[in-house]
Amino acid sequence: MAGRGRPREFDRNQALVRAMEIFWEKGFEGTSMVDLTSGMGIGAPSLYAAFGSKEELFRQAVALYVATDGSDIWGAISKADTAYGAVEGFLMETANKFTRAGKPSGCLVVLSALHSTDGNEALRSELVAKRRKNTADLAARLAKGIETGELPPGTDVDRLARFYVTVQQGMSIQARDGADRATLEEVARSALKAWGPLTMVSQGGQ
Amino acid sequence: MAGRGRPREFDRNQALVRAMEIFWEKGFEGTSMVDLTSGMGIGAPSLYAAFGSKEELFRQAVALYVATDGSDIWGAISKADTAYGAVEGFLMETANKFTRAGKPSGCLVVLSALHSTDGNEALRSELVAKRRKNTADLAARLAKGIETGELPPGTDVDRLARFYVTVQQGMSIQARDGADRATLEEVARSALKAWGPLTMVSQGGQ
DNA sequence: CCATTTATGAAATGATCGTTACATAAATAG
DNA sequence: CTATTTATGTAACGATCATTTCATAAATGG
Repeated sequence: MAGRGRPREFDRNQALVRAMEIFWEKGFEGTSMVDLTSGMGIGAPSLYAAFGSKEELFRQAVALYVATDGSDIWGAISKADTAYGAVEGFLMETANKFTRAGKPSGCLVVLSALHSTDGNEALRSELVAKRRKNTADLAARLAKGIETGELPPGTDVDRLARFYVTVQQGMSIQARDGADRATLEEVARSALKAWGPLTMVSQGGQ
Repeated sequence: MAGRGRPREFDRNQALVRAMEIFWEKGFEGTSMVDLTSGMGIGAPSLYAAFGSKEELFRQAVALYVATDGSDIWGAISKADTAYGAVEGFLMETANKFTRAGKPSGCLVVLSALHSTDGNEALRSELVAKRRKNTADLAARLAKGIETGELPPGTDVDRLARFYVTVQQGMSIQARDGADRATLEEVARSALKAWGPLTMVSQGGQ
C-alpha cells in the first residue's frame, strides 16, 4: 500500500464528513462547489480526484449518513425485543438525531431531492428507493411481531410501518422548522398512542 | 381603467397558475427563469414587468396556492362542527389535494425552501411562519373543542395540533414518493386512531 | 397625426455554475 | 541521480444563472 505519487494533504474521511454536513444543511442543488471546496478546505481538483464529481460526492455523503446517523436510527428497530419497542426506539432515536446542536436538523435522506429538476432523476430515485427500503425493513420487523404472538394475525404491518414512517418524515420538517428534541419526543409519544388501536384487527372508530 | 400603453398579450392569472405549478414541481431553487418563461409562454421582460422578479413571482405563487388548495385543506378545520371532524376533514382533504392527477404531489408550502442556502433566509422564514400559523390555527380550533365540552379541560391542544400537522407534513413526502390517495387516506385514518388516547387527560401507555 | 405609455422579442449583461488544463510540488521506483 | 506517479493551486473553460438594455409594436390622450 501507501501509493506512489505525492501524498494527499487532507484527510479523506474528515473531508467527507464536512461535505455530508454541507449537503445536509443546504441540499444537493443548494450546495455549490465553492461551498464544498471552502468547507472541506481543499481545491476543486483535489475534490474531483478523491470523489469523482459533485454528484458522486453526494452519493458518498449519503452513504456515510446512512452508515452513521441512519444506522443509529434504523438500527434501533432491530435492537428492540418487541415490535412496539422497535417503533418506540426508532422514533425516540429520531428525535435525538434530528435535533443535535451543531448538526443540521432533520434527515439528509428525507430532505434531499424532494423536487424533480432537470438532471436529478438518478439521485432522486436512489433516495426514494432508500426510503422505501427503510419502510419495508420496519414492516418486516413488525411482521416478526405477528410470529411471536405480540401482534394479532392479520395485522396490516405495511400500513403500520407506513404510518410510523410518515410521522418520522414529518419530524424532519418539524426539526427544520425549529422543533427541539423534547418537542419531537412528544410527537413520537403521540404517534405511539395509536399503537393500541392500530394493532387490534378491524376495530374501528374515534 | 384599461391602461394606456400596449395591452398585455397574456393572461396574468393563467400565467401565475402555470408558475405556481412549476415552482410546486421543481422548487424555488430548482426552477430556472427558462423553466418559467417557457412554461408560462412569455418572455423574461414580460415576467419582470408583471411580477417583479423570480422571488416575487414565487411569493405570488405561494399566495395563490394558499388561496386555493391551501384554503381547501385548512378551511376544512373551520367547516367541521367538531374538533375531531376538523382534524379528520383536514387530513382527508390533504389526501385528496396531495395526489391529484396532472398536479404536482404534496404541498407547495411544506416542500419549498426546506434548506438554508445563500439568499433564501427571507423566503424560508416566510414559509416557516406560514406553517407555524397553520399549526396555531388548528390548535385554536381544538381549543374550541374544550369550550364545547367535546374535549376534557386540560387537553394539550398544542401537542395535539403539532402531532397532526407533523403527520400531514409527512404525507407531503409520502405523496412525493408516489403514495396515492387511498394510501394517504389510510395514513390519515391511522393517525386518527390516536385521537381517543390523545384526548384523555394523562392516561398513558401502550 | 403626434406624443406618451406600456408590452414584447431578441440579445446582451455580469455573475456563478460544475468541471478541467496546466504548471508545479512531493512522493516512490529504479 | 532520473523517471514516474500522484496531488495541489491557479486559472481558465463553456454553460447556465437571474436580470436588464434596446429597438420595436400596440395601445390611449390630446
